[in-house]
Amino acid sequence: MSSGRVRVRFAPSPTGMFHVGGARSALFNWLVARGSGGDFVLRVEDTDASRNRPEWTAGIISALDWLGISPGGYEGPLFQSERAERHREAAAGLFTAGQAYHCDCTRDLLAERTGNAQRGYDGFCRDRGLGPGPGRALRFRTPDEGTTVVVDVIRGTPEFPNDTIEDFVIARADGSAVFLLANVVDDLDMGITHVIRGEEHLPNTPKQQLLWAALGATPPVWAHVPVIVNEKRQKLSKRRDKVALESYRAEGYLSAAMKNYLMLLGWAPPGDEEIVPFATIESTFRLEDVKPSPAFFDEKKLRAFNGEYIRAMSVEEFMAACEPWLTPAAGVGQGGSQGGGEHEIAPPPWPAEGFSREVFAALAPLAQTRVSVLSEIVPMVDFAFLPAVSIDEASWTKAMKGPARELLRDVAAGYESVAWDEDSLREALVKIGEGYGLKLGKAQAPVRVAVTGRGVGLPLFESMTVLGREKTLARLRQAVDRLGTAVSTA
RNA sequence: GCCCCCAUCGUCUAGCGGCCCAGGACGUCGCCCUUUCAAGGCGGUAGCACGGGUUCGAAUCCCGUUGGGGGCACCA
Repeated sequence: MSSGRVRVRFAPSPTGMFHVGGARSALFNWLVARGSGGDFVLRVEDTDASRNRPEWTAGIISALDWLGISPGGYEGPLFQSERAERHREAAAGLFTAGQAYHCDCTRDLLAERTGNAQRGYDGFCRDRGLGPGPGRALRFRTPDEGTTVVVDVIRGTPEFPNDTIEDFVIARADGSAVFLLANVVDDLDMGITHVIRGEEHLPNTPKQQLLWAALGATPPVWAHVPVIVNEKRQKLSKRRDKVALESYRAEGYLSAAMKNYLMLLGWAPPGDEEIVPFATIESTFRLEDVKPSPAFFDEKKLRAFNGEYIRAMSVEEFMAACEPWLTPAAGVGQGGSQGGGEHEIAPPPWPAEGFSREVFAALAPLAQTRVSVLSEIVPMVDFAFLPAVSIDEASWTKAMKGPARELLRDVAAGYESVAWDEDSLREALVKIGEGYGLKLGKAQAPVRVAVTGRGVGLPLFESMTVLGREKTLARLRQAVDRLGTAVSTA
């Protein structure tokens, strides 16, 4: 097994989505393994058979792959469920060694004795000499005196008085081991040297450390990374927060940006630069430098980072990155996650035939500085691919004021013969606008809404150049018609 | 209730006894640029939770207070 060589593990339980906190833990583990030339083991903790599906595992592998932790680069996946026998043996061994005892106390009984509340187990069955049997769980006998000191790379040496550590359950009545034990047995058997996991596991650590000792082994190096919290400073939860890595991916967050941002939660690269290549992170990351305090997951900052990463791409890279959001086929079947539609890339609103790569190529450079997440590309270019403009009503009412109808009528007329290039289109509009006492900033508004359907978007004249004279004129006339039949301007 | 953890701008952080009347980033505000919106440029705003120590000297060390958080399942 291990002899000086670092071995870390990432041990997620399959839940159907990949938590951003898990992503960060995986990254930390990965970095430690890479930085020391050690091993990274993926172990799926699927002990709870009740909620567990094979696809979930595919989702985990896919998410890790997206983060740059690819199959082949690590050991596994190993499945905890496949080691159930080994776990039972360990539990039985602890029993025969007199370090664990059977207990038939029900929750209600315990509550009655201890005065309900959450008090932990009172040790009632310690000396009853019960053997295994139905309804009898196996509890580990914890010491009554002394202190268990946990040595943690990023939190120092938390001390737990042993008399506050209850005799906890290590195996269910059916003999199967629970997390606390299974986790330790696996880490031990797999030669794990560093356990790097979320802070929520810190209270479990003294118990597990006792187990390591009872099993006759030396505990690993512990490192409990701070939790990631929401704006209310609570641990990010699946229930109330957006925690699925897949949903960020579906929105168009770049893996590189996500990794970079995640690493900044609790750690910072040396120097003043926050946006740094992953290679730099790999060469400078040290577990000892991780801050022990919780960090807020600030999506605004993530967005800003993502925007920077997008702008740093070449146009070709940008176009390729947008592909999944532009063509229906490419958007399907991403990742291994299923079910939740918000974890999938939404198909574009236009028919496949409507899309033109040439047109997109012309628009892409204009869009690149305007999107923070890739999915934003869709509403930005849809006017060019949709057979008919879809008008945003709020933009319409805001723009179609004053002499909008007359202005649009004049523009439609003028654009029939003007040379179809940006400068000519602009000059023509400037001139027409002047006739109504409108500067270009004002005059372009109704035209923009008529042609693109929205009040904000890509540069107008470039957009029209790409759209072509026919479609542009049709949309302008359509707007004029609508204004003519609607409320008269007064 | 019990155990444990945490504490620098709104947020993420740099700082590990003098280099700090605290630096960067996101946000925010203002200006410039400008066909909308962005992007870009320039500038501003804002912080060492509080109280005691230790020390010639504390954001940095110690103690306490307060405030947050995590955990207390025959879940993981």
